[in-house]
Amino acid sequence: MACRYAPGKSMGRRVVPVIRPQEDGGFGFSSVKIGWNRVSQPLAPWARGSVFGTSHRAGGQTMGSEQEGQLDRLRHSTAHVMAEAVLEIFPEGKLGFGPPIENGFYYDFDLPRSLTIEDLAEIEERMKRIIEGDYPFEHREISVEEARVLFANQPYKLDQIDRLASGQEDEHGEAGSEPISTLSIYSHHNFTDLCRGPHLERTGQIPVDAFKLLSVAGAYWRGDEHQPMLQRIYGTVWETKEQLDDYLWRLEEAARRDHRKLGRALDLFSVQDLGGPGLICWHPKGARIRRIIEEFWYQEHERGGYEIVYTPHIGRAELWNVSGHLDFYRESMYAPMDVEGQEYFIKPMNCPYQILIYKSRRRSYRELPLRWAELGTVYRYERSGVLHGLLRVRGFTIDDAHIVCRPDQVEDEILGVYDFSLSMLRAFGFRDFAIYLATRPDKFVGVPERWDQAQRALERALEAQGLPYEIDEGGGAFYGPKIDIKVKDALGREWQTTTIQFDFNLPERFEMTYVGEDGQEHQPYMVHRALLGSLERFFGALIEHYSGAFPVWLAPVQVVLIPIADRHNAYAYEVAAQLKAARLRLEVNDSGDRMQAKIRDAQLEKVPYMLILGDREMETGTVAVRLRNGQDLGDLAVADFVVMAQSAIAEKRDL
RNA sequence: GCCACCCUAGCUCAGCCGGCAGAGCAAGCGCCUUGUAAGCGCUGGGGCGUCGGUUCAAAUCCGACGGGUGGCUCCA
Repeated sequence: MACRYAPGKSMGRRVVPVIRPQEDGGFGFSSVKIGWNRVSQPLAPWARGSVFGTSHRAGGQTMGSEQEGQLDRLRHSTAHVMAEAVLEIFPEGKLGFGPPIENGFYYDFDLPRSLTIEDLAEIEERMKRIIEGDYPFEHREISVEEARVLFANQPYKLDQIDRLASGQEDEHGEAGSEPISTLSIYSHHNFTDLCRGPHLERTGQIPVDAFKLLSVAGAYWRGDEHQPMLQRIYGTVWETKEQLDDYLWRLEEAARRDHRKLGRALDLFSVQDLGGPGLICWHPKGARIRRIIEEFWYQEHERGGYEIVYTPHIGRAELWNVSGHLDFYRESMYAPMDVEGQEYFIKPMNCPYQILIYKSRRRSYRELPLRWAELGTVYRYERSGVLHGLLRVRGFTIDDAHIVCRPDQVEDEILGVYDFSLSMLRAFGFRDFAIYLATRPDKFVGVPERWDQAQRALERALEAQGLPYEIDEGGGAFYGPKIDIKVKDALGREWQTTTIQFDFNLPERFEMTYVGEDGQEHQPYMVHRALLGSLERFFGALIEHYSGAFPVWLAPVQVVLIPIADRHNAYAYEVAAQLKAARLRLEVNDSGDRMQAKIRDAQLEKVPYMLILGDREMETGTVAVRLRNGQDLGDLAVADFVVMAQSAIAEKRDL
């Protein structure tokens, strides 16, 4: 009960800098927290509540396998031991919740002072002593009255007791119905907690060398920003030291892949103080990658039956009134600017303007479906605390498209978008996907019946394809339900990319119509979709997925020519000209460095191919090919190398 | 926005309990002309995020603001 799984999201934290959430790709309509969120088996300290948390919230032990249940028990028990250690130091400390989470656990406290990293070391020491004391965990059922007495000095526990006793919440943290009369408590040594359990039998079953406290962070009581902020200590614990080390290594690996770090190291992008937070500057090498993505994107969209459009970046207030943005989205929009006495807003979404194009003339049912795509840059005000690298920004480009169709076409269109999305994502090297159906949020427009109808349409589309998916309750956009697709990267983390959103709000607000076969006017259906999400976030995902070592077709520099001595420079330029003619992106390193240093530099820049040019190559007209994976392919004729590189590009291979 | 922490040369980072700033890498220059992850030397470069306090004296203490990091909340 008390220490049931966290109400909100919960995340592991780590010593090393890591990733985290970002704005969702969609039309911005975020909702899904990605970023660190990318849960999943392999890694995923960053496992969060939201969608993934469902199994947790659903009851704690429902993690599936027996082993996971056992790990949960271990983590939950370790959280209790930590709480005791904290109370030893702060006898007046107040307890919040302390659940197990993906890869670890946390416990929230209200303490007289802020914790420091140094405190963690002392808490760990005390935890070790409690573990070595091998105290038994004892379970008891007590009445609500007894509990109120027992936790008289624990206001948060009393709060929880009240909620349970009044039936506001059940012991699994779900909205309850039946008031509860008995409560479950667990004790060990000098610590007792209101808790559903289960726990280990004894503290001694916690491996002393396999746990670690990772960080301290603020967290609102019950995840409600109107409630007091508690101090949350994140920790991790495993069954063996090897598992702990492995986990810590994964955290470090994630830190090594951090797109912000790689973005600077590889000179891909930056965020400038003087310009403003959350606003991305794409450096030449990052921009090269972006252009490759964009060119591929345009090409695929044209093949996929889309027309390309462009729309303005700002629009009069009335446009956003009609669209409903000023009613539903204003807090996320930049303040208006006055132009000749008229208010203009920077666009937070592309859809209204696309609708204006639609409305520029009468439309016939024969024209539908219309599929209009645009790489539309939007700006949204995001609270400062949520900004993060490329993942959550204030200005970004959505690979947007809007499909206007007849009701009888909508399912096919959604299916089409779904397939299109997967093929697009696969092209960029993503193989595993997680699919979510996001339903009606608290704040929504339209009538519930239409929402239900739309959700059923999306469900049917999903089911027609036989794709496994999860429900993201309340995660829909204000104007309609949606399907979200997240890709899993090389570390198993999930990144929000595709969003396919049903919209029956805008067609109505803008009074969109088409003339049907019957000569009457009908209201069309509209689907918004973004496949990559936003170019910024997608780029961030790509960087981390590839750890900066992009496949040849995306690599900003595909080949570095390395003349061994000055006398080989001329030959290098000659080869460079040939490669350039073959449209390869290359650089000649004609600096005074030794070959070794040149190779090292190219390695650090993660350039796929290094061509070493010395006397031997010059004489035979060849190039010595070294791959960035360290492999030495020996001398190849220039033409052969070109064929090799071009095939890697054509097939979008790594090398 | 909230809690905590951080902000020293382009980058990574040292500068303990206050006394007028250092290293490595990078950069520029020079020597070497070199076969698969760093050849050697020299030189330039910051006044310690900004503003304001405390002090005889602050990069080192306090405060505000800005930016960042980890979470929380939010995310049409």
